[in-house]
Amino acid sequence: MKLSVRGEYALRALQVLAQHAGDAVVPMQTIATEQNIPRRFLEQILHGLKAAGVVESRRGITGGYRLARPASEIPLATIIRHVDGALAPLSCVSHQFYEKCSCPDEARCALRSVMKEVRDTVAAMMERMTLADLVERAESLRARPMEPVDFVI
Amino acid sequence: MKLSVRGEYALRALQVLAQHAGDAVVPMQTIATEQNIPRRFLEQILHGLKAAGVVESRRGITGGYRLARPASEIPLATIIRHVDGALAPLSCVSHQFYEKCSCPDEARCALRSVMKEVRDTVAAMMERMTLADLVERAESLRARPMEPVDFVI
DNA sequence: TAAAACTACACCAAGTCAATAGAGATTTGA
DNA sequence: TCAAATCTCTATTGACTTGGTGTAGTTTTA
Repeated sequence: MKLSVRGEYALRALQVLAQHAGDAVVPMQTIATEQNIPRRFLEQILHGLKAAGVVESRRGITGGYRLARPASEIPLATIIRHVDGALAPLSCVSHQFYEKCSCPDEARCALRSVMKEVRDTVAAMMERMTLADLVERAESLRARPMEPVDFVI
Repeated sequence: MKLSVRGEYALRALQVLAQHAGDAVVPMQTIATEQNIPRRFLEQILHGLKAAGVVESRRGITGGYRLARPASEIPLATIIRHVDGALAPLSCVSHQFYEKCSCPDEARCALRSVMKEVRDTVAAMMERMTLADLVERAESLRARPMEPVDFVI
């Protein structure tokens, strides 16, 4: 049920791009440093996201990456699907990555029925949440004072 | 975000045991045949579930497996955690399999905050749903007539 | 024209996954 | 007692995935 490191890096990198929404482009090195992601690995990931149409790039010394659309129009679901594939716990309940499973009658498979609910719930959450929400949340977390528990010795 | 085949087999196998709740034990071969699971692979899985205290076994020619507790007291979460590990998309939001992640300040990590909500939602669903519910659902699906869409040529 | 950035593709080590193998230990019925 | 059917335990295997490097470019601008 886990996100891969690749998926996590992708989300973190895109959060950075969303935060620098004003700038023309953000150089890859900036993202790598800010999020502590191996530069060459990040390269691969961003390259993939460009092929997927999520980001745009500019080459040369003033080059870098930026979001291809406003952050508010890029749901986390889109990113995860491009990098890690299905959101569903079983591929037989996935919409975008459906694969027939081994049970004789999908329509009457209890496990499938349960996992479909899980998929629908997770997918709804991930579709609703966009990169803009991620930035907004980062800001409100930054503003918020330390949790009381953190003051305990 | 996927369940492994191992996890799927475990859930299917335990559903069978829950369905045969009256019987003393169910031989492994019966489960393997009923759910089309490779016998030797199932062996490993059930062995693990026994070590985890989920099932009990009996050896010899009249041997087999049965649930160690009533089906209504075995949530799907327990099984998945034993077989596949964390339910959380990031290990830094896992309760049972927590691992520190690379970000500098967990308390203010936006991604972590979002993924924590996903984890809590999924965990709640999986905790609430037990093997007894799975059996019940299987019965209601068996009773239900074909979906209208299935009649379309 | 050199530096800094992106592009493209190949490669690799380590680990995981799904499954199989083999040699037992138990239990019961004949 | 013995044979058959079952669980027990540990190893191993082959394919694939994951996370990450390497090398050799191309593009752009100071």
